[in-house]
Amino acid sequence: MAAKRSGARGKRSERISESLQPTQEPRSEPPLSLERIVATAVELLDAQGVDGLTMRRLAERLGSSPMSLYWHVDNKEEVFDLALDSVLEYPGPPQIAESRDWRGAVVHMLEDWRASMLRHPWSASLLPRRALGPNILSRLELLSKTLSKAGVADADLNVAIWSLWNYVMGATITRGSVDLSDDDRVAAQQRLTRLSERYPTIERSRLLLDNDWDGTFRKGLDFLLDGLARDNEHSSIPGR
Amino acid sequence: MAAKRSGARGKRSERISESLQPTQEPRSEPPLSLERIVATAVELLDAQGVDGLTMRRLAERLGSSPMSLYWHVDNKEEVFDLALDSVLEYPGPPQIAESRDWRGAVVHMLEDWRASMLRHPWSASLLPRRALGPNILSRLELLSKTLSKAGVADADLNVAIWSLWNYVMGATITRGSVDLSDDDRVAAQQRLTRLSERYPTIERSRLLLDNDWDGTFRKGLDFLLDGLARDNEHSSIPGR
DNA sequence: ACCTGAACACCGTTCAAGT
DNA sequence: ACCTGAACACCGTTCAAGT
Repeated sequence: MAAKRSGARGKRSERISESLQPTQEPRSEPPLSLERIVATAVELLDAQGVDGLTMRRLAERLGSSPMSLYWHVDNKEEVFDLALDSVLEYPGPPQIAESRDWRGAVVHMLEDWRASMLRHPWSASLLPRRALGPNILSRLELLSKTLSKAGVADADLNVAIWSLWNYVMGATITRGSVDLSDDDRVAAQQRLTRLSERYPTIERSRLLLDNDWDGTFRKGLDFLLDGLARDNEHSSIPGR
Repeated sequence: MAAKRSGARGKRSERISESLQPTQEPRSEPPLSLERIVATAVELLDAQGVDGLTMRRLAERLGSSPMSLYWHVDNKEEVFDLALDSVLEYPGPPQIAESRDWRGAVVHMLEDWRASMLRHPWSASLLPRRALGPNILSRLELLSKTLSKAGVADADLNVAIWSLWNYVMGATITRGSVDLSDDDRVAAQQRLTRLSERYPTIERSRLLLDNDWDGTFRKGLDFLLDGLARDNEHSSIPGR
């Protein structure tokens, strides 16, 4: 159902030779399949971004006619859905150690979540518009289970899950939209400096230049988990 | 620079009469201007969503040729940028009471932020791909100033701001993507129930049916603020 | 200074047809 | 069961031209 990670293999050099001799090498492509379509869509998205994914370009990359895709897939929307979910496959659920360190486990899960999306920057901008696929649901399930075992009361569970989810999504999306190239960022900060009467505080704190995203993510997550843990102490089983 | 809130006025009936007598009533349109373009773009986005905004349709609504727009605007991207920022205008900065209740002030700002975006659902899905406009920067500035006055040390300021921003963005975007129509949500939960061996925990907590988004947003925000306040107690001035 | 029509190089998708 | 080409109704944007 979900595409495996075959997408990354030798993309760079392939693209060069492609652009030099555009429509050559029919090299007996393997037959079309949903897996190949999704994997190639991810490749294309990685290379060209959201606007770069075109049914026609996708077909070309697959060595088939654009119309062939429509036998395997209802429409372009479905390609987006499948590509997004395929990128969010989670390798880790049936872990060995049911470590009693729930907080460490949660942090690990969420950092992996974020890392998966950052590996494919288009995924963050796509997610707001797409449905929740099976891999996303699996991650939510695992997160739920971990929190539940940690003693979070059922009544608080959904709030906890959505809070963490919101934070991860927001952090990932923000990084994609704020983390411009170095040049852009410097230009943005300079523009801010020019307008420093209007934005004195964020100019002074160099908000747009602060690019320790990983550290910031981790610290903010700790704040949130502090709040969660504290609430948990008050209202239910105090630990294990 | 930013469009005022003229967008909402009588849109519904306007659309009906439009679709009945498509290309009539030249009614001496006012001349094109950036303001009118942006306001009409917001109208169109509200009515038809992100994919509904087309340079050609926008021009039609404005009673002009598609090409006229390009005198006022570089390209479609710029229309998106301007429409997004115009929707995030913040009315409240020079408040009367410099209330010493920093936490209440922060909550109010963030709830308004979220509400502004929810009023225009396309804004959440647009933001990940767009630059930060002046109105967004104003909101960040005000948030910074409030936290700074509340005693957050300069070194912690950026982490605090990004944490809150991330949370608001994530919550807003999530609501847009998860909060389907009632029918869809029930269908999703049923699908989950059918697969309850695979997702037992989130099926049991009815994660996808829990639609008290406002309450959940507020509670999660409180967790985050608890964490921030606690950290603040430890590291710097303890209050005021 | 402001607006326009014709034209170009693209899109997603339907349909009727091929094997 | 799987794939295809021609065609339709759109796109954003360039360009040369109008007032």
